[in-house]
Formats: sequence, C-alpha cells, structure tokens
Amino acid sequence: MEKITIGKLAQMAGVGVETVRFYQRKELLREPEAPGSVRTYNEEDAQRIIFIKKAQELGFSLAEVKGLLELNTKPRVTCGTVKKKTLDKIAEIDQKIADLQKMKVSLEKLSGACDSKHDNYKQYKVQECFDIGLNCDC
Amino acid sequence: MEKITIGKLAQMAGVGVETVRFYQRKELLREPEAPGSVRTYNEEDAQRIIFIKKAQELGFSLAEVKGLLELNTKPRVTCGTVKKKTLDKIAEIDQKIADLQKMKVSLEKLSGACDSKHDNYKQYKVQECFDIGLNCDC
DNA sequence: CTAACATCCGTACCGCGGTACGGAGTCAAT
DNA sequence: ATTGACTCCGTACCGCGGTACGGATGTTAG
Repeated sequence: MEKITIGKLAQMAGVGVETVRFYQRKELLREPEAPGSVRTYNEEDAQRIIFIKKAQELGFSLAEVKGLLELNTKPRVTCGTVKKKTLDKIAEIDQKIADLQKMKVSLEKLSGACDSKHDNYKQYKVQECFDIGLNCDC
Repeated sequence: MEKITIGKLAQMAGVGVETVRFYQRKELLREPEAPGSVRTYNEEDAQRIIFIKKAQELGFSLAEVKGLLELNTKPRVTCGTVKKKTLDKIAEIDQKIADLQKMKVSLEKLSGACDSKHDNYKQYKVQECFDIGLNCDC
C-alpha cells in the first residue's frame, strides 16, 4: 500500500495536479492535514474527483456538484431535509434522461433517413426533438 | 402572423438578445439577410436556440452542439458519413444516460437510508456510484 | 550529502459562454 | 415630423473552470 501523493492522485483520477488543488480551493475536495510536509490521499479522494468529472460531463456546474456531494454530509441538517433535496435531485436527473432520450430518438430518425433511398436526410432537422408548442404566444 | 424581430425571438426562446447575436457570431444560428434594415426570424430559429440551450444543459459544449446541428446539413458529405457520425453521437448519449442512471440509483439509496431508523444516512457516499476499479494500477 | 524530482503556495493568465455598453440607424404611433 | 422603442454593430468586460509559472520546501535514490 504505497503512499498516494497529489501527483499520484491526479494520475489515478485522470486530471492534472493543478486541478486537484483548484478543487481543494473550491472546497470540493478535502485537504489532508500534514503540517509542513507532503500530504497523502486515499482512494476515496480519487473516487470523489472522478465523480466530479462525470457529473460535469452530465451538465452539472461545480457548484451543483458540490451540492450533490454535500447532500447528507452537512451537520445540523435533518433527515427529512436531506430526503427532500435528494428527491429533487432525482427529479432533475429524470428530466435530463428524458431530454437525452428525445435527442436520441431524433438522431435515430436521422440515421433511419440515411438508410432510405430517397436521399432526403438533408432535410431532417435534428433540433425538432424539443419542439415545444411555440405557437402559444406569437 | 406578426414579424419576429430579434427581441421577440429571444423572448420566445427564453434567452437575451445579446445571446442570439453571440450564437450568430459563432455560426450556430443563421443571420437572415435584410440589408440596411431589421432582420426577421421564424419559429425554426427559436426551436434551434431551444435545442442549443437544452443540449448545453446535457453537458454538450457549443462546439459539440454545432456538430449535432450540422450533422446532415453540410454539403458534400455522404450519407454513409452522416450515418456513422450519427451513430457515434447516439452512443455518446447512451453513455450519458447510463451515467445519469448510476447517479440516480445512488441518490435513491441515499433516500432509502433516510427512511431507515438507524440514522446512518450520514455515512453514505453519493460519489460511490462511479466506483470503477481504482485498484488496477496502485 | 547531494542531485533530481515532487510538492506547496501564491499569483497570473487562459478559453468558453456569455453580458454590458454606446452610438448610429430603423420603425411605428401620435 | 418628432418621439420612443427597438435594432444593429463593435468593443469591453465578466464569471467559471481551469492552466501555467516560479520560488521555496520536502523527499528520495545513489
């Protein structure tokens, strides 16, 4: 079990050393205490960074990621509050999944249009998947 | 059928006028020609902006959104090429959906832990949903 | 012990995605 | 024909999420 320094940690998580330090400044990641010395990390720190990167790719800002990570770790917050916030986040995620599925259906239509012999795929509008009644106020 | 000016367009799409102009500079949105006068837009333009905003929320950069919108609209690109790129994008979307589902499962576990009488929900790590064999190289 | 290399820490800078501003032109209503 | 609201266009600036730099200190291999 070798010591995990910041360089090793960054490598494990697939980010740069400067990014690790940046996340610490933003309080997204703990700073292991090691006064006047080199700090050592653990696998959970790496896992946390990986979570941050994944969540970012899914459209969450760092502030939102922080909220996700702190859902149940802030002191003096009741179980009920945690549960409510968690259910809200789940609803957000469901919305993202639904939107991604709409995009997917749209792209599948385009893919299908490519198969047809009519060469009409140039007319297809990928964007139309979010066609939400624009007529309502114009 | 009233004329849609840039202000009306922005309102329809839920963005600011400056954002519309910014998207035009980035060639994400056409600039309707109207030499020495005020330009008029249509509902497809609004739809396009809405697509851009949605795709952004789903973790796509403006460059990626541009790629999505241009999948089948560039001249001199064969049907086969379009199809291949489209299938690649569908795979990307599937990956995002899978990751979101992992996050969702993790949050559902946290929600469940809140229900138990043991008050052990404080120990739960939301981040563990992406626990991908870190042991492999350390 | 010392050379080589990593960490620590502060500060400066960068690209992305807008946002603000200001002066000139356009347009519709009075 | 003037007023007021909107558009056009260029340029400057902003917050976010890093990235780069550089000098001091710590660590380790020979």
